[in-house]
Amino acid sequence: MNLSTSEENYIKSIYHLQLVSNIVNTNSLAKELNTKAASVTDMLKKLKTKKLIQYERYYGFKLNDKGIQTALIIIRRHRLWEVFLVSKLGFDWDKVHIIAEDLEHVSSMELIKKLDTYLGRPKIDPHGDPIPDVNGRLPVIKQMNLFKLPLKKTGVVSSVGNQSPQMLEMLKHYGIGIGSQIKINKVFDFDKSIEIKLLKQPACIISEPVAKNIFVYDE
Amino acid sequence: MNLSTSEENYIKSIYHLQLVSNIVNTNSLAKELNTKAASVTDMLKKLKTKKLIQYERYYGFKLNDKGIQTALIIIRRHRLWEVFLVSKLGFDWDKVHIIAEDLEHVSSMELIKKLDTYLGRPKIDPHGDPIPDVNGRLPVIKQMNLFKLPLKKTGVVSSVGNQSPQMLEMLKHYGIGIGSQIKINKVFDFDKSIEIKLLKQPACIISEPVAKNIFVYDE
DNA sequence: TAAAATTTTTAGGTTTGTCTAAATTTATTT
DNA sequence: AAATAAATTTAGACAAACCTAAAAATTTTA
Repeated sequence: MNLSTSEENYIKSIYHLQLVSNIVNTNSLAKELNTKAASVTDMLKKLKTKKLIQYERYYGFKLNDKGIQTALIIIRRHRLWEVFLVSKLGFDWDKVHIIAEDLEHVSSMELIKKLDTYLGRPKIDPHGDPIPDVNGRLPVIKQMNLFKLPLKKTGVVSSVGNQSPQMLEMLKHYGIGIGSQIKINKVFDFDKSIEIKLLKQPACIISEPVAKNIFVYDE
Repeated sequence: MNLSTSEENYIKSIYHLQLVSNIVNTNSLAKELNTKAASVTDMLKKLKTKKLIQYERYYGFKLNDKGIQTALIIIRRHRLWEVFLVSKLGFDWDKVHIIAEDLEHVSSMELIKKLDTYLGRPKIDPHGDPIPDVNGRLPVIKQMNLFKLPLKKTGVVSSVGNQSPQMLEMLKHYGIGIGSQIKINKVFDFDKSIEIKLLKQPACIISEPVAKNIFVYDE
């Protein structure tokens, strides 16, 4: 099916929202897309006639199987381009999202297939998010919240939950990136802030909201 | 200035047409863009208010300096992506134009700068066309029509004039590509067809219209 | 040079995706 | 269970980019 850039953006946003809330409502999608509720309603009608979503007036909506499949293809394109931008062009990982937002809408199958091969069939993007395969299957990546990592045990940072520029800028400041080896020295019960230690860096303290968004492999 | 994909396509097409004819007319642009004359007129008004073209009703139009500069930036993006698709992703040179048509509208300056560096600051694209530099300057490439190549002298194919899929498909069939070493064995006066010889290939005959579109370096 | 043919523009309409403002429906209070 | 509040949808407009059909300007031809 041939989708417009706008339709693709709606599908992608619905996908992300329904990962959290199962059923999605108009206002939250409007907020996510920086648009108005009325515009969302218009698009929902269109996506329904294209059989990409389940939608009941005044109740809510979510992607059906075809919609999920479509979302995963778009996400695959996005994340492959992010890998390209970081690993080949040398972008910082906090700069690539906006550019990948444009590149992801170039829909040549052949292009994405060859890009994937060229990049060595990567399984995760520079933020640690899994890249769906050609068939839209997500690789399962076992990871845990940084809080669950036992004291003094080294973990490897695998992804970050919040990927706002603000968050990514801060992680860069701390020297935390995907693949960083990280250890918890101490948890301060007062505010749940934690002291962490990274290789070749002095220990530092991060707040609970930050720590909550860091995920690690256990090893 | 922020331009839409459509505006960029118009500017690019006007650029190509005015290389040949100095002043461009509505119908030829409509044909080039597979659209209707009325649509062209609409867009011309817009491009005029944006001060990218000189335009007089019923007379004709062409890009002004600002328009030419803009066109060269778009062409730079297009040709850099073509280099990427062929030299990094392994596409055949006759397959990349359509994909580059999409990629060229992704307008991040930083992206194109880094892509250029990554590709090694190429001066020509896979069709042998020169790539404008960051400032929109075209490298001068001295080449001549295959017909001007003296008999039995070896030349190097540097570009092709007609880049339709039909032409490119045929060149691929003959084994003619950018960089091919080529020699004229004989010119048949009857129809101006010529017998050519490429390295490691048997001699073959190409028609005048084909030969006219092949350009070579003298060496 | 007047008529015919061509080119170009205007007038008015369509689609996509957006908006505001008003009307509905659903949810929450009191 | 009304009344109020919030969320959602509809109605009607708008801009961009396109279209067809008709009008206007230019060019060609007889």
